[in-house]
Amino acid sequence: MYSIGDLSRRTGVKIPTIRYYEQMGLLEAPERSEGNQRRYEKRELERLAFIRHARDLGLSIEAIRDLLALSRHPERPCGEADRIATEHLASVREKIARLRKLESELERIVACHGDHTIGDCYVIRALADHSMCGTDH
Amino acid sequence: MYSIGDLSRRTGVKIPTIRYYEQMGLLEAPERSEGNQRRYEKRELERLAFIRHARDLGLSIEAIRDLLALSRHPERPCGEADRIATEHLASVREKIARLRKLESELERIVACHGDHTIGDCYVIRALADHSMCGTDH
DNA sequence: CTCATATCTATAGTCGCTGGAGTATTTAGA
DNA sequence: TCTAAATACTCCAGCGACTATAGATATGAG
Repeated sequence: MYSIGDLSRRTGVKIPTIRYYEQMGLLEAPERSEGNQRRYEKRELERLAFIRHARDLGLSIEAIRDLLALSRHPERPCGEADRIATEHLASVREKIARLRKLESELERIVACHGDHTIGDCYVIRALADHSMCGTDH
Repeated sequence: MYSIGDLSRRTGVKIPTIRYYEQMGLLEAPERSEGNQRRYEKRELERLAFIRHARDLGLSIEAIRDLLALSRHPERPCGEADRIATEHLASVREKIARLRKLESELERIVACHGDHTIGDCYVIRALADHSMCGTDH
């Protein structure tokens, strides 16, 4: 039996976050001690580790809920789980692409090295005038 | 003179967002019509375009407030503006690095192509078992 | 038994918007 | 000039994924 603090230490998920996951339906309401404190089994520790890992990968609470529901039916085909992960991969790739554009624009903006005044600062001018941009964000 | 709707159309910033920026102190409270509607000058249109651009680049409201404050003192040295942009560039680069790790892990996870059951699905197993990861997130 | 530590619930705050309700104003056409 | 449509007003609630606080209660070691 683990207390909520044990779970927190073992998974690196903060205590209020564990309670939040319970509220969101990712973790089932666990048994309670005489004095109403949460008491978890190993199964729930593993489940929380799963959630943690999926969150680290950036999956939404919603997506994780779906994956957890799927994992309760090991006999079904896994196309759906594959779809969730594949879609997420696509969105990660999109984010990377967008951030790369920002990176290159910021690089150009930052090329001015601060040894003059605001009046002719490239950072300020570039932000004021969108037409100075190379890309099409 | 522009109405709030004109500003919105010309900058692509939604009307409630413009009011929000005013509340957050990025835009000054503009003049009002007889009937209490906001009426903007060209200056404010330009200022909103600046804000929009900076937000597109991912700068926080806080950072933008600082840049706007700086731009009101064109005689000062611009080291501070440079610092804000440079710091932001660093954080964009960090995000890209993190996302690339996720990308490669998701690629490995997704390699299973959905033609079997949940019980032996690599997506589900990989999420449950962190030790299957190559990287150290 | 005492006391420090841990946990409980409920609620509010974070960021950057976004949307709705209900009311008032502006503007274009008949 | 009148009316109807479009626009704008304020205020407040909600999003996602937590995080933090307050004030009360429970647990475990000495």
